Amino acid sequence: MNTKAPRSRPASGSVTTVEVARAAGVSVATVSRFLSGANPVSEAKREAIEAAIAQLDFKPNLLARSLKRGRSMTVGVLTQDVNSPFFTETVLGAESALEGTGYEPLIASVHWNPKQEADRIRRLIARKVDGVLVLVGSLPDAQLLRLAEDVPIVATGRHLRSPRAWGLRLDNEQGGYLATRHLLDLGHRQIAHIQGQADSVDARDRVAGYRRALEEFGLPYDKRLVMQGNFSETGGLLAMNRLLDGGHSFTAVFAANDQTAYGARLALYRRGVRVPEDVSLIGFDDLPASVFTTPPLTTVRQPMFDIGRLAARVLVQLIEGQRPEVELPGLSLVVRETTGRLR
Amino acid sequence: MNTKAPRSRPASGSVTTVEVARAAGVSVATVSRFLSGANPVSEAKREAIEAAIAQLDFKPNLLARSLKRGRSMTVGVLTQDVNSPFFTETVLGAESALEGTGYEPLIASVHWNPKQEADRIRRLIARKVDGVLVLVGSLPDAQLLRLAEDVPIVATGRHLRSPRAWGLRLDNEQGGYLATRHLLDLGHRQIAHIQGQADSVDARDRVAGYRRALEEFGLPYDKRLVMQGNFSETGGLLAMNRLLDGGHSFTAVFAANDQTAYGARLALYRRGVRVPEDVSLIGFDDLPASVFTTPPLTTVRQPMFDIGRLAARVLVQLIEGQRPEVELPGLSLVVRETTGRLR
DNA sequence: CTGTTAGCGCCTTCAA
DNA sequence: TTGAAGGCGCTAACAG
Repeated sequence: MNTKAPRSRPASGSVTTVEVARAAGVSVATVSRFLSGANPVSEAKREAIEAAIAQLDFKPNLLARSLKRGRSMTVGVLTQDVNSPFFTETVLGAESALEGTGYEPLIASVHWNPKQEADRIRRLIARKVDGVLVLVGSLPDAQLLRLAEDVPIVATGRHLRSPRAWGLRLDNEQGGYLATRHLLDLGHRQIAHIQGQADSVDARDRVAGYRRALEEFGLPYDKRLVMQGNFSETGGLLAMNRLLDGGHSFTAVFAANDQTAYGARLALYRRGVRVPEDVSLIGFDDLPASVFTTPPLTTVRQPMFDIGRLAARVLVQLIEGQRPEVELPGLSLVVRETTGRLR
Repeated sequence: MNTKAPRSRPASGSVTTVEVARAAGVSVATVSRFLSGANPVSEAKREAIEAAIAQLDFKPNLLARSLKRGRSMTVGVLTQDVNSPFFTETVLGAESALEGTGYEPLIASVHWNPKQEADRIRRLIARKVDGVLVLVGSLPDAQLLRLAEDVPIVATGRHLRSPRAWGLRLDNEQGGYLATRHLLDLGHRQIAHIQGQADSVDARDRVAGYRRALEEFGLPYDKRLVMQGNFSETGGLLAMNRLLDGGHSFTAVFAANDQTAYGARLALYRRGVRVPEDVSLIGFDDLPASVFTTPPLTTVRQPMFDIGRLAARVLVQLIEGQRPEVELPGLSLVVRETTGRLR
């Protein structure tokens, strides 16, 4: 009822270039030239067209334009979990890098479901996105490479280097080393570890770094101090309980990520174990929330925003046929208040 | 280089229905019928087409289909901040409701920037999304209504009721009342409040609920116990510091949202004030993280996932020309461990 | 059941 | 500088 069409817009659908052309007394070609801005249009016609556009409230149909041009000026951003700061920071970075490039991000989220992921990427491609940014993703490299035949793909969290597909992966082993080394430097010698998802390369790399640091100090790898987690708070809580019940003493814990650390921290709180007085705790990721936990969490910072920026930049370069040049940012230790010197 | 086109795909671009038709020895119309599945196709031709599609690795161009059909089977989801669980929970809900409807969500995020928001919505419309879901948003109702002339819009966090635009708004006043009432029931009489963003209706409504509960107990509204926050952790931390420095005693604090409560909790921790032994603390939202704070946060639950589901359902109904029927979920108190009886 | 034929709205030669 | 004309890839009548 209150769909009062502004001015003389035809009730049917939306205004087209044909109507603008008619109203302005020019040909559609001229309208199109005006819109693209590339080719010259005489002053008089320009004004007439501008007036017609304003009067008819014309908005170009981007679908038609994309179909014709063969490119949509969009890129698909595939995230695993819109709900995890880890991913959303990356999305933010990607958005900021895309700003001003003319490419518009279209975000889609799947939930660690490889089938769904492949499906979504295919649909994005079918919608003619000019590129796809995959945040981590659960697809095997081979499949990603195959999808990249249709459209350039940049993926975070993996190594990949082909003309149409790039991977951006941080050195997780080094991160695990950094975390463990920090605890060692504080004097800790009984350092437990709560691992991430069993099948995750990140999880394995972080353990490897943990082991390297231990070895460096001539300490044995004691598997009774290594518990399986799954990168979630609940996993951290459960693992910490097992650690506490295991009867093998430890003075510090390296959690595979911040969320795991949050859960572990709660388990400790419930048992009345003080952090960092009784046990030191370090995470991995540096989620925004880690600044505000009590006490604020010491952790290894992953520059996800920067990764997102970088990934988007590389993607645009791939799309435009340039060879990307990439300098990967590093991981760094962020010392806050959950770790302390062993008394 | 390694773009080894699978099978005999023409190097130029992607495979079209015409090529499939030729390869299968049928007309394009038949291919189209096969694709839509609506009209019947003979067994023999079906098989031929299937073979051709597989052999050529044909994928329909959704852009062309949308252009022709006049609808894209997509809906735009506009979120303010991909980084806030408050929004992402809603996105998750919307996604789950869209599953199986045939509509695909295209997520776009703006950052509390009304101009950018209007712009993004317009671009979404130009891409011919069939509907738009605005999560909260910072646009005035009037402008949203104007945009709704082009496409059905559902918005959360506001009241709206027109044939093309619906708003879904929870009763924040009631939530504020619930929170405060809980503290009162525990025996607290000196209850501070850290407000949300000054210009936010939500913030005002929550304060109103706070006042109503106070009045109900014959307690005066003491503005010295009400501090300005901004819905962020930092805001909460700062406000709590001011409260602590103000010299007006209080035994409980109602924070305008969970993030504010996190900040406030840290401020308390820094001063050595115990929660809940010395001061009770209650939040608003029930973010996923609130389960794992130390101690776990008592709060008022906003069923954001449900809201997202509902909003998406309403949007689909609007798109399909049905009159939506809506039963808004309510807010509820979630008692955890940051509130305690006044000793 | 199937093929022919117009377009959807826009852009881009090609001539003028 | 401008207009006419032919598609981009797909679908939806309309005749068979």
